[in-house]
Amino acid sequence: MENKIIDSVIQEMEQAFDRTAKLQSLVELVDCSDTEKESALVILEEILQSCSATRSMLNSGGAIAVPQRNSAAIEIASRDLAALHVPPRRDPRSYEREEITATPYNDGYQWRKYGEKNIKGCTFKRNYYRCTYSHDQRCNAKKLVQQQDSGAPSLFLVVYKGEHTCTPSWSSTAEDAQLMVQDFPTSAYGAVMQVQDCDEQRSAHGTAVTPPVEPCLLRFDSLDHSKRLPSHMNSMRRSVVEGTTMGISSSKVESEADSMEPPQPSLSDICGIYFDTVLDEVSSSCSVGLDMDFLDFRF
DNA sequence: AGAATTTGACCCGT
DNA sequence: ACGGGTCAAATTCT
Repeated sequence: MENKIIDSVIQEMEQAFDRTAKLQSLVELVDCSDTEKESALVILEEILQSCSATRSMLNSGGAIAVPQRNSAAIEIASRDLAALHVPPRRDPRSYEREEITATPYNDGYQWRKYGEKNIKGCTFKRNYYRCTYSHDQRCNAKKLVQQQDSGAPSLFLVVYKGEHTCTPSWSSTAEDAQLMVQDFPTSAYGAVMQVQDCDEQRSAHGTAVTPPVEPCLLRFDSLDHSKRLPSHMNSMRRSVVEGTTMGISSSKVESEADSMEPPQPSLSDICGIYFDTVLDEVSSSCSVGLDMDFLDFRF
């Protein structure tokens, strides 16, 4: 049982490694400044090193470190850990995780800033946030955001402390979700796209995951954005909703910008998208920011 | 007017 | 004493 799980993890790591290598070759072709390209390649190199290290540890039967992330992937990882009889970390006060992201504000929760500090040796101030519902629902989740000194586009270290005990945002109303999404600044990598429900195809998709997966129709607001999608699709974590069908065909992807045909993501590329906001009650369409965080690809 | 942010002061651990 | 985290009054925003 354990070997089977470890084999699956190794397989996932191999895929992550391959996809990162592909992304690395794509980055080299992207038309951007040398500084930006160098920063991206440094990060990609670090990811590849992490993949290699993890693979080596798994192959040698070493300790398994599963990063805690706010996504369905965590649920999958948590289940696997449970199968390995590893006691989960349950004290909300001791919960802590870090991540580097270009979009530190778009994590699906609402935060209230309560302080900022100049940190010795850092160019940028460190900002402190607590959950908006820290008082109403006695939620003790906090996070701090620290913009990194180097790197273009801007990267932020985000440290989460304490788990949310409040009602998560993806169980809020569709109107709330739409407003929230519109308030977020678009990622430096991101695009703004139109997302529409495809009610008639909803019955086609299978396994439910949390947050709920909803079939959708992607429509790009510019050709430039649509061009960037396929490569990002290749790099996203498809295993998040493995076995789930989005009920969407690539023929429905269309450009509104001009008559040129955008590159068409394949159906397999589309599979794996999930939403952490509820779109059930969106009558026609809503604009969303596309977060290109490599491991947490989400809307 | 209430909510959210800003910012100097305070507290605590090292 | 210093650095980092939090508090709370003042200020700004909606």
